Amino acid sequence: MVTKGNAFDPNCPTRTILDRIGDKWTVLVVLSLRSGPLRFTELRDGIGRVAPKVLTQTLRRMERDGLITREVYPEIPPRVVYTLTPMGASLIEPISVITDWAETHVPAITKAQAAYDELA
Amino acid sequence: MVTKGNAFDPNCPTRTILDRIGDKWTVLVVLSLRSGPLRFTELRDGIGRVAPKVLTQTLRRMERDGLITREVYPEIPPRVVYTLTPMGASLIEPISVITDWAETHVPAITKAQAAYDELA
DNA sequence: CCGTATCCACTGGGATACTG
DNA sequence: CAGTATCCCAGTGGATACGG
Repeated sequence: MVTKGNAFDPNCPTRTILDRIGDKWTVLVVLSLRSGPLRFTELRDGIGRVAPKVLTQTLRRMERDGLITREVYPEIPPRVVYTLTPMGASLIEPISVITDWAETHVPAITKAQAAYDELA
Repeated sequence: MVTKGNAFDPNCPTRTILDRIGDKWTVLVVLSLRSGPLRFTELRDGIGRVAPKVLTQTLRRMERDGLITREVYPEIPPRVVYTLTPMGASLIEPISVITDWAETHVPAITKAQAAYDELA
């Protein structure tokens, strides 16, 4: 374990990753693709209420980051398939750690919130 | 491994946690407090450029979630000390997983971005 | 089918000044 | 010292309509 980078530096790339993980749609895309490639509409329908613009933004950014690949089949009608890259798939693990933590502590958090609000 | 909750539900509490972890200031507060309690100004100075309003918002929310405690000593001048709760401290682990992942993959991501931008 | 093009509304960070 | 009170502003998500 070296110097641990510096998450306090706004320009630290680690910060960018944190933002990605915290991004609602990015996480949902990763989870959606973990069981196999999907098309745009399939992602859209699976994720739920998401504007196409926003989904496209998310997918483009993830593609740029190397988390997913985007394959276009110039058929009619067109077909576009999104697939997790190995790096993208490796995100499932950290995400699981977070969700596990969340599920474990949600009751305590809910309770803490209730207690806090009680004093208001 | 049970039903895994449902991160796709916007009302799922897990989503809230994800947002917290993705929150820039929340993460920095946790990391700042990991070596011991700090006062408001100490946090402020350690974190860097953060508006007092924003820091207060963050701290209040974390207190409400049960991640930190806020102790006020009615002295003159006043003294307020923030401390990680056990639950707050338990966040360090998941955060480390993320930052480790980030540090590991940052080079690949940077490279992917460069390659992507190359085609523009 | 897979997006792009617009437009809107609003959240929420940031800077600054001020108070108990 | 530890915030609160304002004001500002940009970015971003969302809805809708349309194009290749």
